[in-house]
Amino acid sequence: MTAQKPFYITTPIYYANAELHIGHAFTTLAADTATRYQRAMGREAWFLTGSDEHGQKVEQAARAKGITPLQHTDALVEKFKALWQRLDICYDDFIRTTEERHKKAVRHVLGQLYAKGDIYSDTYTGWYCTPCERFWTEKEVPEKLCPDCHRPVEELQEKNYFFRMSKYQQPLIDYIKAHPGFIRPENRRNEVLGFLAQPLQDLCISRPKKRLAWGIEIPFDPEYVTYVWFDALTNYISAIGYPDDMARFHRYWPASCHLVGKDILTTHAVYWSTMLFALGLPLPEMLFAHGWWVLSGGKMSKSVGNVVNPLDLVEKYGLDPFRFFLFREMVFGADAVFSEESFILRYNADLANDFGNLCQRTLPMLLKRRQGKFRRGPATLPQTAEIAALARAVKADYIAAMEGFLFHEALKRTWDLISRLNKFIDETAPWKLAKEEKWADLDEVFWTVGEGIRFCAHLVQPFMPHTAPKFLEQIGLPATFLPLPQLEWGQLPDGTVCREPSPIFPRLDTPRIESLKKGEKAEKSPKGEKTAPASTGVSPAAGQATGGAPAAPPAAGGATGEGLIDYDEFMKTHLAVAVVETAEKVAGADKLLRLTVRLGEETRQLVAGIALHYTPEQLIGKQVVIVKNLKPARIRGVESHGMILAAGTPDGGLAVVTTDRPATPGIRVK
RNA sequence: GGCAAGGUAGCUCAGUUGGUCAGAGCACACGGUUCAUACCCGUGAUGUCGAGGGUUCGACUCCCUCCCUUGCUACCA
Repeated sequence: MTAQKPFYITTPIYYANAELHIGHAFTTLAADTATRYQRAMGREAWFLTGSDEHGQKVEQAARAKGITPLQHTDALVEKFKALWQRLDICYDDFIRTTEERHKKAVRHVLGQLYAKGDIYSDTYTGWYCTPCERFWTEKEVPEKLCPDCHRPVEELQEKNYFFRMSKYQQPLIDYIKAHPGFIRPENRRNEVLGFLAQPLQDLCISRPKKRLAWGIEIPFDPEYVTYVWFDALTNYISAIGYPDDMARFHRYWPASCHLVGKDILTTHAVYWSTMLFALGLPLPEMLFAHGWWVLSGGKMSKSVGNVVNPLDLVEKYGLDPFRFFLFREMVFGADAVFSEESFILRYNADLANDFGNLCQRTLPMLLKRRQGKFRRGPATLPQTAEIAALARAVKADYIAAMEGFLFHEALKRTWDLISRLNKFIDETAPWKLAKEEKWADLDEVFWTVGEGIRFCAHLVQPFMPHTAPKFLEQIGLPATFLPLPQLEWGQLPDGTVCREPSPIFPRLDTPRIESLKKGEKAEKSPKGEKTAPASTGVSPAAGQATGGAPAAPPAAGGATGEGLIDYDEFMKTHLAVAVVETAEKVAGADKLLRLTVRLGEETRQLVAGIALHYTPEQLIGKQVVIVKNLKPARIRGVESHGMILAAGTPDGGLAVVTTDRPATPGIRVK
C-alpha cells in the first residue's frame, strides 16, 4: 500500500493593512471545503493560510497610528484569525511573514538565487514622486506630473536587485502547455499563455531601506529589503519547513493546490512559477483562480439601502446555509452575483424544501407508524434498486466534481438524489401504505429514504460541517461520518430508531424577499418602529406580519426620552408561567394552534399563531410565558384567554419564550 | 488598441464531432396529493437559440460581416 502524498492546499496570505471582506473569506472557505472533502476521503490534508505583513502600506498605516508596524499587524492578524474562527476555518497553519521561520526561508532563497546569478543588481532611471514615495514609468507621466497627486515628478536613478524572470519564460510556456490541468479554469490558463506571448521583463525585487525599511533584509546587501514577491510568495514553502526541515518539506511539496482569486493569478502563474524554476523546485500541481462575488446593487450602494455585507448573512441565517449558498450558487471559477434575495431563494428551494423537508415529511410518519424504527427487509419495490444505483452514480460524480474543484456540480448532483427521494415518497405514498397496513412496503420506503438521508449527509458534509451531522442524528445514527470511499448504499442498520425531528433548515419568510425587492428598510430598524421581539399574540397576523423584522435589532442606545414606561405601567401587564397541556391545530387556519395551558390550579384555553413554527407535540409539556390579563378574544371561532410570548429567530422562525429552569406554573413573571 | 471568451425561455445557465437539441433549475400557471417546513409530485406556456448573409438536403451547432457583453493586457524603481 503506497502512502498517498498529503493534500497540501493554500490560500494567499492576506495583506495586513486592512480588514478582510467576502473576497478573502470566499477563498478561504473554498480551501476549507476542499480540505474537509479530502479528509472525508480519508486523505491527510494540510491547509495553510496566513498574513503578508511587510511593505509600504503597512509601514504607513502604522506610522499614521503612531505604533510600530508589528503592533499594527499583530492587531490585524487577531482580526484575521477571529474571522476564520467565526467561519469555522479548519486551517492547520497560519504563517506570518514577520515570523523568523519565514524570514529565514526568504533570505535563503534570495541567497541561493543570487549565488546562482538569477538575481542581479542594476541601476535604472525613473520618475519619482517624493510625496507619494513611488516611481512612475516614462509612459505613466507624459506631463511629468504624478498620476496620483498631480505634483511634478523628478528623474531619479536608483540601484535595485532584479530577478532574472525572463530566463524562465520559455520553460514556463512549455510547462503550461504540457500540463493542461496546471492552471484552472481553462480560460484562465489561456489568459496566462496569452500573457506569456509577450516578452517577459525581469522583476525588480528590492527596495532601498532608505525608502522602505519595513521588510526582510536582503542577505547580500544590508542596504536593501526584498519587495513583495519574494517576501510573500515564499510563504508557501517556508511554512512547510523549507529549508531547515527538508524532510517535512518534501512530504508536502509540491502543493496540491494554490487557491487564488483571479486578480492574483498572474503573480502566481508567472512570478511564483519562475521562482520555483529558479530554485529547482517542482511547480504546484494546480493553480486555481476563482471568480468574484459581485454585490448586487453595489454600484449604487449609497442610494440603495439593500446592499448587504455578505458576511452579515452568517449571523443572520447561519454559517452552513451561507457556505452552501456560496458553493452552490457560484460556478466555481466564474463570477457570481451576491444578493440576499438569491440567498433566500436558494435556501428555501434547496435546503428548506428539498433536503430539510425530506426529513420533516418522513420521520414524524415513521415515529407514528413504525415507532421510529427503520426496518430493512427484502427489497421488492421497483424503485429501490433504481435509487440505489442512482446513489452510487451520484457519489461517483460527486467525487469527480470535487476532485476538480467543481463544487457547484458536486452539490447539484447530490440534489439529484434528494429530488429522487422526494419523488419516491410521492410515488409510494407511505401514508396510504400505512392505512392499508402494507407494513413491508412501508418499511422499505422508510428505510430507503433514511438511507438516502444518511448518504446525502455524507456528501454534504464538507460544505456544511455543522448541519450534516444533524441529519445523521435525526435518523438515529451517531454523528460520525464514514470515510467517503467506504460510503456505500445500504449501510443504514436495520432497527435504527430515528429521533423526533425538528426542522434543520427552517423555511425563511418570503415576505422578506418582497421587502428586499422593494428596497424597503428591512435591514434598518428605526427606533419607534415595532422591531423588538414581536410577541406572537392571539392575533394570527401578529408575528407573521413582522416576520421580516431584522434578526438582531441594534440595541438602541441609552434608554432615554419618550416611549419609556414606569414600573407601575409595566405591572399592568400580568405575565405568568404556564405549562402547555394540550395543543392542536385550529381547523381551517394554517398558523393557529389551540392550546390549553395550566397556571397552578387554573387551566385556560388560548390561541397562538405559531403553527408554522411548532408542532403540537413540540409544545406539549413546555413551560411558556403568557400574558394573563389580556382581554379575551375570539379567533376563528375559538376563545383565547391570553397570549403566548415568542420572539423571532435569525432565520425568520419563531422561538417561544420559556424559563431557564422549571418555574412554578401560574407564578407571575416580573 | 491587442488577445480571449461569450451573447439560448422572466432569471441563472446545459446543449458532445451539424439531422427529436430547442433543454434543466428557479420563478409563473394549472392539476394532483396531504406525510411534511404554504411542502412535495405532475402538467403547461413563453424562446425568430444577438443581427444579417453564406455553405448544406438540413445549422443553435460550420464560414463571413456587424452589434453587444465580459475577461486578460504583468512588471517597468
